[in-house]
Amino acid sequence: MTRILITSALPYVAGVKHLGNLVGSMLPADIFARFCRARGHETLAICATDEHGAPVELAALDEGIPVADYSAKWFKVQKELGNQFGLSWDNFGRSSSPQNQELTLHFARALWKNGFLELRTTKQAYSPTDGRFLPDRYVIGTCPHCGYERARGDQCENCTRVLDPTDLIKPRSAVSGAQDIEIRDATHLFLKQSQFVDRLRAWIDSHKANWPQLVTSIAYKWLDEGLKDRGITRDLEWGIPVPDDIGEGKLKGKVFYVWFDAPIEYIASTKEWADKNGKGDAWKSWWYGDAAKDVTYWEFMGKDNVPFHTVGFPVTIMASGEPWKLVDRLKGFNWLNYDGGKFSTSGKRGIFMDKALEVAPADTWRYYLIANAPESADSNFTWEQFAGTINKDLADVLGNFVNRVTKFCVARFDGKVPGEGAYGDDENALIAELEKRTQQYTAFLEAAEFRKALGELRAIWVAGNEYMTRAAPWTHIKTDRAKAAVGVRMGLNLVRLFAPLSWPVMPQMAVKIHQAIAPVAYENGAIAWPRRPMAQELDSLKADAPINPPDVLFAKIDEERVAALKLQFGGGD
RNA sequence: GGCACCGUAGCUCAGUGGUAGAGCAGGGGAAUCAUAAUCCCUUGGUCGGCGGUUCAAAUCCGUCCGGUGCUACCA
Repeated sequence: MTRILITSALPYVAGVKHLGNLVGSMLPADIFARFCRARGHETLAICATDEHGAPVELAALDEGIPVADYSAKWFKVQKELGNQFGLSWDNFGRSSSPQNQELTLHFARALWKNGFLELRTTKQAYSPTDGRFLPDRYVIGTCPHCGYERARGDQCENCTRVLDPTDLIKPRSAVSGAQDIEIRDATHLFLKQSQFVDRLRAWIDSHKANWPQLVTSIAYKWLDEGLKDRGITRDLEWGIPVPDDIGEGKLKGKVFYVWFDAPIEYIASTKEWADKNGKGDAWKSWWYGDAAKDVTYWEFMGKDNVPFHTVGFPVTIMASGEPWKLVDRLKGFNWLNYDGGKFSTSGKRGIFMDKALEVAPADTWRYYLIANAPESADSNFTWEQFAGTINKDLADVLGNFVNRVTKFCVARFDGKVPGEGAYGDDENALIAELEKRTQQYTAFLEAAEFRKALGELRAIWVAGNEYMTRAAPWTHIKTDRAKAAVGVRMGLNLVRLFAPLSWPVMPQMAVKIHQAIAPVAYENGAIAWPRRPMAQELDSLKADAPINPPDVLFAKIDEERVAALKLQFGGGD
């Protein structure tokens, strides 16, 4: 049996994620996971909230609640929203879990023992008023180059020049505005990434053919520029504390850098899954040694995450000297833009997961987003495009097909699958076409080529409408009842076929569609992928079985509604 | 500043050396089972500009213009 391990980039815990976050990692990971389950593969889909780092700590400070409570609150929100979007994780964990604490320390100790960590002292901005070290970008001041007064310590947003906090005129804390910025010595652990350049390059070379160009291009860029050693500790409260046995006891009060512990949470979340379900060491068989040899590991992420998954995390694993699994297939995505500009969490620009569900059901978002996924380049969301896609593809092509077939069956064949007549040339031509298209669709999904896959899925629905036009049972019913029966029977079989093919993308709608024709028989929680020859798939309904025409499956979004949505969500500026 | 990616029909995008493609939108027709849905036909592009390599360039090279991202202490 093939085993498929799937992780999607961990959403940062602060706040509700926008649709750009969703389409770049969690949604494609889920569609791929559902597809794998439907085909009968043993599949494990893992995600979690990424909870550490300065932004969470500061956001909690801002709200005046303990950071642990803040994180717990948003973890719950994100998990709930994920469920509402039909994200079928086997486990949605937390990078602050005890399991991750334990594994992060395990890796850190292995790296320390193997001599790949070293202590270095760096100069860092410190604010006595805030009582904390400030990351470069949390120091703001006047840009020495252009005079912009709100330049950040890492870069001036106005003139785009790269800066150092010490370059700023009148530096102050972005947290409190305090001007007592000092430069203090800070001792941190550095991971000797530079020693892994050759191994990383060889490893990436070996995956070149399988990874999107976007991914290898980003990975090579980091290697070509000369990989620098990276600090993996921070002066923060919230995080995984560095123990005394690492760093000669010189790192008291420091925590591991969020990007050190976050990818390890992929493994830890798998352990959380095993612990919750009483599966003991089963988690290890997905990740470690010979037991995991038959596992194909897929990662899904936006392009901003690629360096950490092609360089940072692999170095951690290589440096551990232990046989942990490295990623096999890495699917990276570009950005989804909102009406020509960026989605922005801080700027509250765009559409967020909670608001999206007030506009349209999860399945319609899933379809639209993945059909227009930013695979080869950034892609652009507009309300017109969204409404057009929902109205045409889902309401007219798919939804209306289900309605026209089932209602005609009720009107003329008593709502039962008609058994008269035999398939002829039209039916055989359709069977041949769908055999080919289903194979294509399957191949695109196997390769995680989502835009192409969805184009094929749509073409399959269209083929159904084309067939109905040729079969025209509404004409034949007047003169040749058996001939009309053949058209209706094939139409009903088509509806039944559309259910499993649509299920990975639109799980709720697929169930409704399936139930219109027959009760759903789940296999491991999935609607099984078609496995028989198409001639059998399309002749599988028993004569006289009753059907249940559904109500309107997909509501249309009219022009007035589009105008209202544009007003409500802004954009187009 | 450096580097990377992108610029193809009104819109969203395929297409990486061999006579420009899809979906939507627009136009014409057919059908009337259905959420006025569907089906057929069709208009439309000097493939960002310029220069080069080649028998042949959207595709390779150079350069310029425009957009986006990264630039390692945001994640």
